[in-house]
Amino acid sequence: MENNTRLKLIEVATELFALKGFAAVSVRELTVAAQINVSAISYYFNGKEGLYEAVLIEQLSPILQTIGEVQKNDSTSPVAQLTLYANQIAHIHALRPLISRFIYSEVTNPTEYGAPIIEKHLSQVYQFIDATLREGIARGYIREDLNITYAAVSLVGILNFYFIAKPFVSKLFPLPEHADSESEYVAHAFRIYLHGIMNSEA
Amino acid sequence: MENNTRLKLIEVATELFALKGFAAVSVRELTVAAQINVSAISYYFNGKEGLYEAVLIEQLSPILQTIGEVQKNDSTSPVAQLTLYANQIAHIHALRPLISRFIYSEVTNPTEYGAPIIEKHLSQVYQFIDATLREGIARGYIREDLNITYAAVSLVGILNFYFIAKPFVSKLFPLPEHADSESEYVAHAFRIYLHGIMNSEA
DNA sequence: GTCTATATTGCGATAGAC
DNA sequence: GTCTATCGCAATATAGAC
Repeated sequence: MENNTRLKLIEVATELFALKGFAAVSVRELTVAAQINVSAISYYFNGKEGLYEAVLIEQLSPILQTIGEVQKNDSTSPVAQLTLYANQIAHIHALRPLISRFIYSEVTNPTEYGAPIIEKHLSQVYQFIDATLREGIARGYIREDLNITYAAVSLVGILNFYFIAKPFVSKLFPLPEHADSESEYVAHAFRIYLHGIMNSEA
Repeated sequence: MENNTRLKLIEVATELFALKGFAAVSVRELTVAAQINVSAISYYFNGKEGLYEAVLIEQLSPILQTIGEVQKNDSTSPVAQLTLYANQIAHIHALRPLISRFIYSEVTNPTEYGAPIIEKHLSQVYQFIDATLREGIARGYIREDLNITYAAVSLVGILNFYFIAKPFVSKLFPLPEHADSESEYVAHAFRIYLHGIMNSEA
């Protein structure tokens, strides 16, 4: 296995960076956890920053893919597209359980290498939601008095907040721990949101 | 002015810790920005950690106060109480524009001194929302098929996410910059949420 | 591709003068 | 209460042997 070291390093770094943040993790800590040599970080990633960048890119990769898939279905109604998007959110968090750690960490305390990566990905998300809400209003499904930007932020907030709050809230309340609590939450939250923005109800 | 140094240190530390996170800020950086001497941090706060703790306590102070005030109005309806809470959220963010930075930063990457402070404050918030939602269901205002924990997380998420996303989203979309955009957002988001959880509508 | 050994820099904290 | 000077340590990075 030639690039085993590289993979092990990515794996360990993903967990440690997610848990403690970039600045709080030392290269020694990483190499001890990965049971490899210090110099491997420079050898494979050209330093700690390069390793972090690689982790971040790998973590965020499902986002653009997902938005692309949802946008292919632009023949369906805006409401169906938003529903599809919500389902994909649950899917992303199941695929990358630590993704929200990285995103929020970068949004609150941006690093110079992380900021452009995050920006590239999240702008795609906002543009999709913005356009879909506009179309929903134009077609009469969604209330006209919505401020689109606020409504877009509301949607991202209500769908994603759970995943950041989860380890914290589960200390206070016993949270459902079964396999698909992610999609259960997302379905629940999206129902509240959709109910809240729709013009009328069937 | 005897404790001017202390105040200046709190002020500068609040901004730098909010912007870069605890681990990424050095004591030298703080003392240069505050135009004071390195040793003042140990003298006043017994080190960098003590300074961070002091900043955190001061930042979070409006939370418990707010929850206390809202709970005094327990004679009004649960819906009115939730509305009051939403208004207080806007108020808190206006008072402490950086509070969400500290909270999210501690939730994603907890420090050993910050974690107990955050936990103490946020558990109060969740307990209040949980109890109020329960009462709203019992009195028939709110849909019975809500999962209370999910609905509580949804409320916190939809109300607060904006304040973390704001500096980021405003790069993508021009956000309203007028004096009271905080309460405008909160009112907007809360309307979506309330609309989404209510049993019927007047 | 992996190792040891080390260079270099910056960190947080404090002793002791004023 | 504020300063300078410095201690001791841990950080990242890399040169060079294997």
